[in-house]
Amino acid sequence: MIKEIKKISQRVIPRMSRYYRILYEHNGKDMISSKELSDFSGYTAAQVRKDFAYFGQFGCPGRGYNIEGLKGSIRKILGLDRQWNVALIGVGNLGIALLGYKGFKDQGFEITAAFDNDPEKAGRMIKNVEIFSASKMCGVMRQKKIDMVILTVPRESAQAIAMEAVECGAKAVLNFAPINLKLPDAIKVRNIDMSIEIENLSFLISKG
Amino acid sequence: MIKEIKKISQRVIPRMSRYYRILYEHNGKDMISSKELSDFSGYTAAQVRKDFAYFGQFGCPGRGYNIEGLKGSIRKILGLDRQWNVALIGVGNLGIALLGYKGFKDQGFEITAAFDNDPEKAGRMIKNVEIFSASKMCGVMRQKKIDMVILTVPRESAQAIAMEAVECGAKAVLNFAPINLKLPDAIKVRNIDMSIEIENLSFLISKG
DNA sequence: TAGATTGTTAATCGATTAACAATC
DNA sequence: TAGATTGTTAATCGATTAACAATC
Repeated sequence: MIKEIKKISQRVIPRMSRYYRILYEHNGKDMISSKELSDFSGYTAAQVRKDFAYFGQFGCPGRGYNIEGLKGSIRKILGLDRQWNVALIGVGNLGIALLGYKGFKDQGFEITAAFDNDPEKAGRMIKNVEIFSASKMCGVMRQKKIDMVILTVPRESAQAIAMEAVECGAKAVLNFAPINLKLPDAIKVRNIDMSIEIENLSFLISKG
Repeated sequence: MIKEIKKISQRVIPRMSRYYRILYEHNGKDMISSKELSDFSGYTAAQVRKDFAYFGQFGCPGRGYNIEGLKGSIRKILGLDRQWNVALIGVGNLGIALLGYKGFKDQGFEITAAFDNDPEKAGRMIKNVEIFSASKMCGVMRQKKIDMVILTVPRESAQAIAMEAVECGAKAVLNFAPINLKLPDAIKVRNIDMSIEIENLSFLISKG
């Protein structure tokens, strides 16, 4: 039922995640229409249908989409039908907060190791995650079969550490450092830059 | 020198923030070319020049852009030439980490109050920020002339609390709750949804 | 001057929206 | 059946890239 992928706009994936969340808020209901998904998501109904159409036919003309079925389909599409082993690198304020972030764990992203170059931190457990010395990175990452890393280190060290993580087997990086990482093409990167977002707000409100 | 704004693509502002950061990494140098900015940012040189052209003429043919001058211009464009008073709502793990986040303070975003509906927290100082009971929100926000709020509350309460913050004078919301907030048109909103970003990575690596 | 690089226009590319036949 | 709503095609809209005259 899930069509093999033609050319997917890079922007549909975040929307799929959004729809998936909305479906979870409708447990118990049977069907949902693109119009309803539009109301909850803020995207147009045409966009909703187009987005789903990239992956297959999930709806029923005249009736809408079966919520349980669609949830399952999106779960498969996004790769949420399995556990992902995640390591967090950089156990500072933000890193610690993310160690306990429910939004990751709930969707199968399990942080099974964390690294910091402060020897004080190595050996401790924080939010139930063991902290290792950065020097142990490769061994631990391979042993724990880490798929992806969350990078919460200072900007200055981000590039070198990201590269090291890749050499230790990471296939994707969720990067919180405000820098454009240069990594091999096969490595997937998403950036979260909180300053950029807040600066967008100051731009918007200061131009009136 | 800063042109009054025709129709700015919504995507140029985050790029302007990015350029601004890069300029800061080149203190001491005199000029920088769109080609160099391209190398550091990952955007094309044509894109760099086009982005700047939305706001005016900042460069010098044959020589590039004066770093100090450009820095100042972007600072004005983004509204970073003043202090912004920010309140944080929802003093959980993530909220506490953001109270101490340097990336905000360094650019003039000063978190001058935080709110939580846990009465245990009210009255405490965390990372040098006073925590108030959520019931005091309007009084404190008006007294401290809060411009924008950072919203780190659970999804279920986000909509109601965001609306309350707007009624208390907030003109912009940096929203970490995984929900599409419905607020008056004049209110600016940016969403940071960390689960969406990590799900994007699992999509990318699971389709190979 | 020759070489470098801007600012801008035109061409291309990609994403969103509108419209509607098909179908439940 | 009549009403609702999908999936898809075509039309529109917007953003990026290429190209180059202007200029330092």
